[in-house]
Amino acid sequence: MSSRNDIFAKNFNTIMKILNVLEAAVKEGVKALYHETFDKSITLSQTRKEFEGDYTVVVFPFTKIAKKKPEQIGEELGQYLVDRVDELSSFNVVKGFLNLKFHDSFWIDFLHSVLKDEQFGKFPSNGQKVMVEFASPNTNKPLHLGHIRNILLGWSTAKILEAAGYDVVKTQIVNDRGIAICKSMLAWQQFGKGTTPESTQVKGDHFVGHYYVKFEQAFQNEYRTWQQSEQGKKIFTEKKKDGDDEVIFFNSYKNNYFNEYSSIGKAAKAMLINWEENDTSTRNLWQQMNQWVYDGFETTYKKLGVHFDSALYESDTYLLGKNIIDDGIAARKFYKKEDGSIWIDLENHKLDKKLVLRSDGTSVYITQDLGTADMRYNEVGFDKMIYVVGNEQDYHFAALFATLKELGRSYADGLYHLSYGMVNLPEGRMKSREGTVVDADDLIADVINEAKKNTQAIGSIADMPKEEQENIFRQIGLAALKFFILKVNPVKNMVFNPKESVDLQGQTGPYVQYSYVRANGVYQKGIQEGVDFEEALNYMNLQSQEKDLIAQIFVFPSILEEAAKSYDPANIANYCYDLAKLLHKFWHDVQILNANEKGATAFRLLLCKAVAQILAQALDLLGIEVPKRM
RNA sequence: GGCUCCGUAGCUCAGCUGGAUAGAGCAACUGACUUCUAAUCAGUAGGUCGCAGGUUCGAAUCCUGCCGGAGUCACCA
Repeated sequence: MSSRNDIFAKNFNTIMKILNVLEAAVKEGVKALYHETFDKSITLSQTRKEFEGDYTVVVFPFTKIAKKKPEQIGEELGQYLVDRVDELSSFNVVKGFLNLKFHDSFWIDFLHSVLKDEQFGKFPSNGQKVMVEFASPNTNKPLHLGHIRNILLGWSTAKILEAAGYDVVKTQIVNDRGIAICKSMLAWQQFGKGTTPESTQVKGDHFVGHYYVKFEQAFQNEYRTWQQSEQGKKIFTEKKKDGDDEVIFFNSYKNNYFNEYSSIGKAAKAMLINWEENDTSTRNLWQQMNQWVYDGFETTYKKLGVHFDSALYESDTYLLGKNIIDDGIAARKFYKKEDGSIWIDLENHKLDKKLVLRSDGTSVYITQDLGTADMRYNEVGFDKMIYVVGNEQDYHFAALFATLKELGRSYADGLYHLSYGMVNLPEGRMKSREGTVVDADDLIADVINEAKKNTQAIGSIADMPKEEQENIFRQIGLAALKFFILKVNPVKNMVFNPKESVDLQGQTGPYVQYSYVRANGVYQKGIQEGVDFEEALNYMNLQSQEKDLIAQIFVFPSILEEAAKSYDPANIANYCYDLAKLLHKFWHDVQILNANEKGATAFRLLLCKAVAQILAQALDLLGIEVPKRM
């Protein structure tokens, strides 16, 4: 197969570099025609579909140099380019826009070079290592919709960077310690009656989350009772601010109550202290409950089709960073207040003063992150490190990076916070207290179910074995969910409409998958029917639908490059949709197997093969699988 | 209140390193299946690109101010 394509293929690199060649030629042309160098970059964009041509040069910027009207410059420059660049067949000028057209053979050659290269679009290794941290859950609750956005973004970004030539390490840091997990532990001790996920048939993370909720309920009951007690009433009259009614006051006083009066709170804190002092039974219980949670998370990650290369646990890292504090003081970057707390002044980074160590000498969040960054750099030696964390921590990461820079860490410039916006529901924000949090496992089950319902209604795969059908339902449902989330630019808050997320029509994952299924299906059928692909050689006259597809394939590497540069999977998602749309249009407009000449059939089948190849590859960058049928 | 981010069609989103008449999808309406799978295609309708200035031959895109929304401003993580 590949050997026969050799006949077509020109040097691949020459083809991909045509835009650079054009740019250089434009500059050369301006200099030759108008005797002056144009030193800014050239605007070279795909010609809008309502005009004739493939690529467009905007000539307005040359008017100063040429001292001529844009139209005339366009004519002169167009002629210059067509005379000198072999690939160009013609040009036309509309106002200040010079539209250039390539020979069909250029596009045909390009297509064949893509067919030769299964890895088309991927960049060769650049020798750089990048670490992507994502997911990073707490172990007291199951995963929810917010985590899903995080996980999908992290996974896709990692895939994109890999395709862009980086050596990628996918990692997470698990918040496995602290007061939260102690709450779950305590509630399980008090109310759990020795039950386990196995004995109750409840997924481990949900099982543990259930006891976290139990704790909160018990705490609230205790708090309410206390509010009516003598002591509670006394505190209210003593401490309320003007205008506070009881509800407002006690809402804001909750943390104080937890820390100072609550007996259940006291018990949880005692448990935390026991944990820190390595008390055996506390540690055992902690280990047991965390293990339940990890088993549960693992199941969810598997369902989402993601995995990690490494993980860190906060129980191992929460004491890190203290050595950095000493370094920082020695380097006079940190300073000590009278109370013993340590600070850094980041005002020259347009930030504030930031505490890096408590007065009692214990760590805060940033202390640990400083230490973890150092440790990772020393162990892994990354060139870049991407933290996928929600935008509520923008300030934290700005401060973290600025601090590392102040400390002269060579790797500080390679750190990047991939910040993403909140996921809201049509009714507004998810609130655990109002029970509106969308559970990850439920959501996954829902989308798969919806895909199943729809697919069965269509009946297109009813003849397949049950197991294969189930797999396809899964592929389709997850495609809907993943595409729905990843098509949105990460910086934006997004509205997650559960109903729309399972849509299978329009701008969706399944739409793109369907495009793949069609392209791949007809190509396979062509093989079965023994189509002679050699005939494609005789096909010379490209239809516009064909050229549009080829031109869209042509831009794939630059889209990938842009997605990697901006850490934005939405670029890829939108690309997939555009390509899929062109395929559907092509499918509708032209005949493939029934074309009136053999050359057209062969050529179009090869085109379908290439499109399927690119779609599969691009979808894979989003973590979306392609079904064989649907 | 300070700082950061967001504001494009009824809804969800593209477009933002300045370039042609601002694009998709959903929802509504109309049309296309004896066909290589209609999870599709074609069409109608829907816009003061939050507002006001500025820079420019040219601004949704860059700058300034304002308005609206979100986040953050803990010796929490």
